[in-house]
This record gives sequence, structure tokens and C-alpha cells, in this order.
Amino acid sequence: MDTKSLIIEIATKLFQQKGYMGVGLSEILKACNISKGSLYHHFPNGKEELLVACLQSLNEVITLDIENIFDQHPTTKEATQAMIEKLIVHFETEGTIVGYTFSSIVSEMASLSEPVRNACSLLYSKMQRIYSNKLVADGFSTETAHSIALTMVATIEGGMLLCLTQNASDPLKTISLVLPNILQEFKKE
Amino acid sequence: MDTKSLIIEIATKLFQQKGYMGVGLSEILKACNISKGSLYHHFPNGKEELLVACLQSLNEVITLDIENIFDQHPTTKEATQAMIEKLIVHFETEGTIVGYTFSSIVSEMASLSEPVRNACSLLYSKMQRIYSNKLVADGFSTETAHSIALTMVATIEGGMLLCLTQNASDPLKTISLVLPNILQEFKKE
DNA sequence: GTCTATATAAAGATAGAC
DNA sequence: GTCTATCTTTATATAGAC
Repeated sequence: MDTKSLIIEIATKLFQQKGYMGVGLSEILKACNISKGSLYHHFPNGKEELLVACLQSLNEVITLDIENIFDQHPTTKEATQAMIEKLIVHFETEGTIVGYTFSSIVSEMASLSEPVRNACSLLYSKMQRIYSNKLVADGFSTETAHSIALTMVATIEGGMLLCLTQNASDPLKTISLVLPNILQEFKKE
Repeated sequence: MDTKSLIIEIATKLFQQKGYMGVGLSEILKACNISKGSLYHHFPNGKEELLVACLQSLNEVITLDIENIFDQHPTTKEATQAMIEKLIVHFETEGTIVGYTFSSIVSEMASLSEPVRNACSLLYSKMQRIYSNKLVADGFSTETAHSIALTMVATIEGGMLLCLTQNASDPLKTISLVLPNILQEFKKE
């Protein structure tokens, strides 16, 4: 693998785990076994440029992964539960959450950097669109599907936060059971 | 107000907005108009001790606030929607989310500091308990109430993240409409 | 209890040799 | 394309005067 891809891959994991501010360049360099000069050759504008590249890479990886899961299951309910199960297994084996989340990056950077906020927004939209399409296939109206999909994104992202906080996978397990409840029409008031 | 309380109040807002790593001591000092010596007099163990104090303070404030809202509304559904409405109004007037969230702190610190992780865990538990009690009053079994309440915490926290990301209050508005769907019994599989 | 001055380490970034 | 060496700024933290 070329150096640039290596940097992106490793930095992505670190940013997801510790947030943008929480990871120093030196930590990335050490994990990649490269020098400052090399990193700045590939990312002349430094850390923030690297972060945006990581978010774009994450976009592709996550999209591919989620789309696969959603193609392999007949309904949104089953696909969602399979997806959450995958998150749980990863958390229980690796001890960290590096799945479909980047909450720390959002909360740190959304108000500080427009490019970063935009990249994060794209990522959430992509997930929402995959869910939404499946919901339409399930028979929901596009508007309802859109709303339910957004809520799914929020609940799963929040669930990962709760797992981190409790240092246990129980929250996602519970959410996997409760979440199907939202897969219904709702009243607009 | 005494200096210690002032520091806690201002630091809490900053930590919520920018995360733990994202806020330097100097920024806190400037916002409080005090000196380093003063801060270290009140928090001899430095920044992390201050953060834990902020989380404890946040615990009291949030608990009081949410309990008030939940006492003023007959059912969980109405109370929840009133609570979310309050978050939306705050976001639209202040432009920031400093409500019942501390997601950036969780994601940055959960794996780095046990005291911080614990303080965050307590806070989420407290919210969950308030929701849960109201759900029991609504007629749910304690076990179901517990699960639904956890999902509510996750969804609302995730909803605030989405608002930050989109820089709009729409996500919370949508969630306010969809969330009542989870207020039902669900199958345990 | 608050201040200034200082210590020390680490951050992000750059220059230039190879 | 990768390295070492260096620059500059900022970070957290401490010491000691008032």
C-alpha cells in the first residue's frame, strides 16, 4: 500500500477513537512509522486537510459496508439489526467503536471548520439515504421514509455514545430491540 | 457569585461546545477574566479536575431542568416533545447546542479517563431514570420502560449531533415527530 | 485568594539535505 | 518521496510575591 493510503487509514481510526483534537500529528506519525516531512508531502495543508481526506475515505468505506448489509437482508428491520449486531461484535472484540461513527469529530469541529462540517454532513446523509431507500422498498412514502431514516441515524449514533460511556455493548443491544418500533407511520401534528 | 462557581459555569459551556481537548485553559481564563494562579488555587489538579466538577454541576442542572419539564406534562410523549422543543428554541436563538449533551466529552475522554467516563455515565443514567419513571407512570413495565428510556436518550443525543452537523434544527424537529413511535411495547427476540 | 513570571513539554508547521 | 533539524506557538502546570 502507498504511504498516503496508509496515513489515511491509520489516521481515520485514531480520529474516530479520540477525536480530532485528541490525536496529535506525532501519534499518527508514530503509528504509521513515517516522518513529519513525509506527511506534509502528502498533505501540504496539514492536519485539517488530512481529516477531510479521512472523512471522504470513511464515506466510501461506510457506504460500501452498509449497502452490502442492506442488500443482503429483505427488510429494513432485519438489515438494521444485522448492522447493529456487527457494531456490537466489533465493540466486544476490539473494545473500541470505530464503526459508523465520528461523533467526536462532529462535536469538536462542526462550529470551527466548514469543510469538516460539510464532510460530516455528507456522511450522515449517505447513511440516511441508504436507510431511506430501503424503507421506500418496504412500502413507506418517501417523506415518511426520510424522517424515519434520520431518526435511525440519530439513535444508532447515540447508541454508540452510550456504549462508550458505559463501556459495554448493552445499549446497542437494547436499541436493536426497541428500534423496530419506529418503523411505522406517524402522525404529523 | 464566587470565582469557583464562575469557572465551573463558563468552563461547562465551553467544554460542551468544543470538547475537552478543544478548550485550552487560557481560553477559560480569558472568558472568566481571571489568572492561572486563581484557577489552580480552586482546582489544584488542573484541567481534568475542573472537567469532572463541570460534569457534576451539569448533572444537577440538567436533572432539575428535565424533572421540571417532566413534572409539568401528563405523559412521556408530551414531556419529551416539550423538552425537545426547548432544545430547538435554544439552538435557534443561541446557535449552539449546550443543552443536555456532552457527546464530545464522552467520545474524547471515555477511553482515556475513568473518572470522566464515570461522571458521564452518571449523567446519562440520570436522564434515563427520569424518562423511565415517567414511562412506568404511563403504564409500562419497569423493564420495558428502562429500554425505551435508554433509546430515548440515544436518539435525542444523536439528534443534537445531527443538528450540529447540518447547522439546522430540522433533525430535532423530525425526531420529535417520530420518537413517539417508540413509546410502545416491543417484542423480545 | 489572586496575581505575574516562569518552567517544561507538546503542538502544528517549515526548510532543506538526500 | 522521505528524512532530520528547526521554528513558533500553545499547551498544562508551578513558584512565589502580594
